[in-house]
Amino acid sequence: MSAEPRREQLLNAADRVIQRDGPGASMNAIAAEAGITKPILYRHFGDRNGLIRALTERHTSGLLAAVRAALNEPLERRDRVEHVLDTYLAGIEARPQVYRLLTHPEPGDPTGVGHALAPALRQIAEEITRAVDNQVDLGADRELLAEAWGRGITGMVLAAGDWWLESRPCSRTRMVQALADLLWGRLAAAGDLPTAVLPAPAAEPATGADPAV
Amino acid sequence: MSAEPRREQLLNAADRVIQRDGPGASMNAIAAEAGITKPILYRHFGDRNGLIRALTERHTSGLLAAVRAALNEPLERRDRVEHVLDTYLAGIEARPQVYRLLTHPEPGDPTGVGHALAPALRQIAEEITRAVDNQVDLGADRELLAEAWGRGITGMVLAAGDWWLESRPCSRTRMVQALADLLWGRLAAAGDLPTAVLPAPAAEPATGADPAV
DNA sequence: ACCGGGTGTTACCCCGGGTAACATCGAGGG
DNA sequence: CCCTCGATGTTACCCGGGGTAACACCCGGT
Repeated sequence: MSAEPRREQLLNAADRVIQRDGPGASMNAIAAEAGITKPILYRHFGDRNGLIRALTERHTSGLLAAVRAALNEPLERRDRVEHVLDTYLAGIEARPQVYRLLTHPEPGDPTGVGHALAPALRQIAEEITRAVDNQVDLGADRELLAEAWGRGITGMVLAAGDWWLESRPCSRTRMVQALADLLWGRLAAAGDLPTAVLPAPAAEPATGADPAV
Repeated sequence: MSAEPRREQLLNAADRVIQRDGPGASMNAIAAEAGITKPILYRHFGDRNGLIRALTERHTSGLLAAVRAALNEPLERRDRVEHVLDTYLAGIEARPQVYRLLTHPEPGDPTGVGHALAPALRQIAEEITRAVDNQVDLGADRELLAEAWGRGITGMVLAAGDWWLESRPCSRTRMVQALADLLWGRLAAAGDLPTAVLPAPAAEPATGADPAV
């Protein structure tokens, strides 16, 4: 066995361990699971990030392809949006490990900015940007809006999907509707509630007077 | 100096180091900056998470209060939304350190689910949920929608704000407009583009036929 | 029979979080 | 005046994880 098949079975082992121990699994543990020792892992993947990257790629390529396909489905726009949302949620629902890798790729040394979206999610954001840019007539601000929305929608679905996966408050279908409704301006269309703005929620006393932060 | 003032100056030191070295700063470095050694830090904060939590709290309480106040401003709904968005973006723009702590609190051992939003952001999400629930008439699905939207909007602003902060594609005002437009259903209202759906983006060959992932 | 290269090993380095055990200093009581 | 006690600080260490150097082994080719 030269290179490729070996790599595969190492990735399989890593997969098992990460599924068991979470994304913080140690290289020692992975090597042990594979029945070998650390240096071999390092020979194959360079460093830990290399391993994680390979794993991520393997797992997310399917999801990414599915989302991309959904974005190009010949449907009414609302239906297409729902289809994309459903595709994503179905993907993370079916394989929580994928989800883990998607959202917790490398707890390394990020400077803190530009890392809110993990690499895999950034690819999804780019797909959405491209789709919006190609399919929707947004006038002069086209580019800016498409990029901002691509990121924004991805982040929205990430956070909402994370919550949904954690606490399962409703069926997938309803969740898709809830998010599509948000994207569809239902926040703008809904009426005011009569008991609108109460004086204060009685929390800390008068901290609200500091808009400088 | 009994406890409180000491704590304060330790936090100040930690602040300086994290501002300089990023959120991955070591306890050794922080202790050195404070002119003392590790065990003292541990006596005061228990463990690293304790320190980070204290720091986070100190920094985010202002932002959180500001967002909360903005959510209760007596304005038209669209104006209120813009005001909240602007408040958040202004906050992270003014103090990048706050932003770092906000989004990179503890690269610890999370199991991977339920951690897409850092604690501080979860508080913001709860504020939004409460505000939506109190102010908007959403019918029977009220609770579900408010919660899903709270998380979703927070994630959206996180991801979009992260991108904006990183690459500064436009003024803050325009960014606020772009996000408010998204929330306002402009995606639904815009027209189709003539050259809508091309056959295929000519990437990998025919991976789109696998909807199982 | 010998050599070279891929596969594997042991044993180590460095660094970071966390802690045990000792030093020191100031305040209060005999 | 000295002695003890508790707080504050220190040194020196443990543990575990990423990463690597150096050596052992096995096997096909000449």
